Amino acid sequence: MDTPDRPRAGAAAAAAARFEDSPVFNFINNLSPIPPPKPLDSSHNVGLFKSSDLAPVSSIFASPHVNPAKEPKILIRDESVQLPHELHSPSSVRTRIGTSSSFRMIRCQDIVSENCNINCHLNEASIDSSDQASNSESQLTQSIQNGADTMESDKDQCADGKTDLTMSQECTYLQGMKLDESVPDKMGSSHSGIDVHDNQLSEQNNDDEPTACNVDYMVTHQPSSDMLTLGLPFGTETQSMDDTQKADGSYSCKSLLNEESSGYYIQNSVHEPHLPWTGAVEGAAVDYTPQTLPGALQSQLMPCNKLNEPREYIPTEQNALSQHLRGMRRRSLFNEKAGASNKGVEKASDLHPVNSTPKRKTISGDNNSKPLRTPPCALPGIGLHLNAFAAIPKEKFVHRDIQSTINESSNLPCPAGSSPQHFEQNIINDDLPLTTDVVSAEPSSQGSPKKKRHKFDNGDGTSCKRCSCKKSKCLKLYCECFAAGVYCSEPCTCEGCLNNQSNMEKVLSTRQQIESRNPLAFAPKVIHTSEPGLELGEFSNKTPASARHKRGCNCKKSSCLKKYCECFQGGVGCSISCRCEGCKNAFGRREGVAVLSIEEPKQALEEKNGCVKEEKCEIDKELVVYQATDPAPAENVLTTPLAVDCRPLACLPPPSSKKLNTKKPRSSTKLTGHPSRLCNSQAPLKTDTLPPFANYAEMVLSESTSDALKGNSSPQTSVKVVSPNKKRISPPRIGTGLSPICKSGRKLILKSIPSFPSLGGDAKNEDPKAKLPAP
DNA sequence: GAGTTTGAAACT
DNA sequence: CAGTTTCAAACTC
Repeated sequence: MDTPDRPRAGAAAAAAARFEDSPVFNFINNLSPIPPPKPLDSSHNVGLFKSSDLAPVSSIFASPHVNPAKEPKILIRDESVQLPHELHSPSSVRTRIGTSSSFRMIRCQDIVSENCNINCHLNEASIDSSDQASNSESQLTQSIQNGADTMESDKDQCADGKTDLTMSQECTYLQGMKLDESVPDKMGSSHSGIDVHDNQLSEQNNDDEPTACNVDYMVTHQPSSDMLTLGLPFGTETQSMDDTQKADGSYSCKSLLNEESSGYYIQNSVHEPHLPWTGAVEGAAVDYTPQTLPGALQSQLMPCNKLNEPREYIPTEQNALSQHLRGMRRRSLFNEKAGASNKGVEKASDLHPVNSTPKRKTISGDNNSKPLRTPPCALPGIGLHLNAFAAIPKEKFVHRDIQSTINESSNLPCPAGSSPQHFEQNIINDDLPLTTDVVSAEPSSQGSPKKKRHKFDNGDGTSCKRCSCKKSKCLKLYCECFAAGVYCSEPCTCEGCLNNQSNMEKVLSTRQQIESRNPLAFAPKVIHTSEPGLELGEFSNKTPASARHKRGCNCKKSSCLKKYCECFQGGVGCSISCRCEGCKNAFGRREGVAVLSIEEPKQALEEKNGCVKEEKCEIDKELVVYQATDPAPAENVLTTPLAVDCRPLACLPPPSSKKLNTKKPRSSTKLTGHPSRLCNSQAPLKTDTLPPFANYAEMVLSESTSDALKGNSSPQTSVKVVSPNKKRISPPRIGTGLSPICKSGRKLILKSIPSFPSLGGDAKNEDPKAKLPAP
């Protein structure tokens, strides 16, 4: 427990024997039980996260760092488990999945307490689920073996899927252990084998310190190993099981990773576009809780549907489970972002009292508790409902809360509007995590509606208030309520309001009208990075961080440093899609703009204080030069990898958003042409804005993980940009600066959000229906 | 709390 | 599609 992690030796007999015999094993054993040193060198991660802010993160990843390089070794594995040197790394937990000889190395990061918990849970779970586990294992093993057979031929393709499976299995298992014991059956069933192994391993490797699992390892190792070992996707029930597990596992992993190295996990998924699941899973991860959102929310969430889709594959029970897990994960995610709000999580995380990065805390603690409701919103006061909603996976909402609510009161014709009251009520009652802020306020609000209005208080005091429309009658996007798909309520100070149930038809029709005009009108303006799932999606590759922006801001005077700026408000960096001038968005500037506007020293100062800037591209450097005022520049770049948002730009303008492009011209005068735009570097990290950090960190991690994964396939890993995924990154411009930042930027992208296309598509296609079904 | 600023939304 | 107007939030005093 206390001691740092050590690799557990345990193993399937043969593999174990080999392993023990192996010099590596000896080496590992020789290694002190000492808690794994935080890897300084840690390849990817470390490089990325040097910034002080990141420090914690780096610490988290430290152990992993070493591992990544080694990961490839792990890959080797399946049947014969090869233990990477890395194993010696403090905590490595081996789990064998399925009877098949495949072993997995799971390294949980070091938090001792957590590890301890994990172990205990594992044991318990194994016990409880042993029966089921045996069955599940057999299935799994079969599937795995089958997969292995087939997969080996198609390693590349399958790799993703495999990794996911393995990851998911393990992760789920772990999560189940940590998060829910309540679900032991399922968990155990799927993972029971693992548990046993763990136990065995632990026994065998007494030397090993209490198992601390380095998530990083898990991610890195698993991918490779998994790829080899795990079977493929789909097809049989077993597959479904696997899938579900994958999904779950992925989530769980994320949660784990999120805290520490979520990035890795994500990346894996990303790397493996093959698996739709990954994306879905992550997206699910985003979900705070299974609780449902009102129709309006759904409408907004619609974009996320794709993410959810994967779940459908999963059996209902499993889905429920997965959802449950997801909820937990998400919580963790949010916690990270939410930071302060996350306290609840931390509590849960008692296991890791301190440092161990809160992330884990979230993982362990999340369990059913809704604690994490804190919205992903990085910025307080952001009117994120929409965003938050978007983050939430529809399925959860729909399936559980919404559907139930619908059944009860079939008022929810429309997403936003259908039955606004329902909508609100649902939110409140349901305790949606996302809406969390909103919701949190709301519960009380039920008592006093006005409070509801303050939905979005992030605690910072900045809160989104209800509308005070006078001329729009609350039937235009000007109206926050309407835009959010909510009926106006008491708190509102609007005049001539038509956004109420009595005018439902009108509301709906108006909504449709607006949507017809702009399918993304009701889509979240900014997708929170918190949504991992989206990132995972295939789109992730394509969607740069900028994709998060529905349209992108057009700020001119606010320099994207005020809430006037959608991007800033949403806690995201400006992207190519933005047409802002003099962008100084702390969350990530739009480089090109920066050059143009060299502006105010004050802002620069602000940036200095709050933001870490990094500029990937040379262009950026140039910009920096221009902005002599900004202190941040190059230094920051070097020092703080996190900050970076590279928005490659790729940017993918939202598919549907014609307008986006249209507006550019206006601002374009300045920068158009400037290549720099492509690269959005700088993700300044405001100390205040922790959420972003979490996001960024995660992002970074994810990338690093991806790299690691890549590395797995090919041993070296460390930092390279080139990953298959990288295609997304590809933007040549960045090229010069492949600096870690760029990587991080990708990461951001990944995490950040589902590509708009999905949103747009969903929104267009589904939203209308979902939202406005009733009409 | 009133007034100003701001940028998105809506309109032409 | 581009430009202008309208609008309500954000901000300042």
